[in-house]
Amino acid sequence: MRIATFNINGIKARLPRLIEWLEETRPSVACLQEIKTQDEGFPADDFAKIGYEAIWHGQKGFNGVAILADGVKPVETQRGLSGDDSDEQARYLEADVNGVRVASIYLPNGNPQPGPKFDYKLAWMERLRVHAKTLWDAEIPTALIGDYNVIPEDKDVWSPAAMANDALMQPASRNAYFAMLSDGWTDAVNTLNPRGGVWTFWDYQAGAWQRDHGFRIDHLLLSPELADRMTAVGVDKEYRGREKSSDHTPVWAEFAD
DNA sequence: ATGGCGGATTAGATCCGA
Repeated sequence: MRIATFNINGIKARLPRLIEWLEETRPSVACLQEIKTQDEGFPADDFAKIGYEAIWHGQKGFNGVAILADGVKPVETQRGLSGDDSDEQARYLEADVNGVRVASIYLPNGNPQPGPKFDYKLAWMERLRVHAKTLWDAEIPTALIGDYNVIPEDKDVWSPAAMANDALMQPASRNAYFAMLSDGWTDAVNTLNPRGGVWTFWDYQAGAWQRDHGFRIDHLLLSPELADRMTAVGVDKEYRGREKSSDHTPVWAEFAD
């Protein structure tokens, strides 16, 4: 079973690339972020044609998350995070697929910092941590995956100095991320690439892709029940170099049955 | 130190992202 996450940066603009990736790599489950569409605009029929069923949680213009599964409909277990009734941003969707609980996460960017957007990011991370503890207690194989918008350590960015003031690598952002790891969640990519140097995002600007100026912000956090079954992880880096690509790459982990 | 690129939106300038 392969579980993947992909911030696609617009499902309408990216649909041909997304279909291509699904057919070429055939993940069992794909969590998408930044679908940037309202619910009624979600192209479910296009996925059904190639054998994927989906659930989605969108809004107009930006944000939005979805979960696709190969040959089976994801059974929704949670839509949005509790803890702030005024929060209307579509950033969290969770479902059961073939005995595994999967969450598609689009964590707030938080720039500029300091400021209200950074405060929202940190509050959202605390809400995620609280919810993750209830998932932990259920003892179901669980994968919390998506665009966390956190560069965990300096080894996860091409230039720590260039990004020093960015919300993605502030101490408060990192502390909130490592709080979840201290709760027991396993960072799948880091576990199998402990020396770092693995990127999942390259900016469209300033020739970042051509210069390999990237960083790692798309993460797969695994419960022990799932981490014990992990056999491989990967980044589908080649897709970043194709025409009309997202600025993120797909990231995945493979599990024994 | 700045801007750059790209998607989306009552369509042309602006917000948002990272």
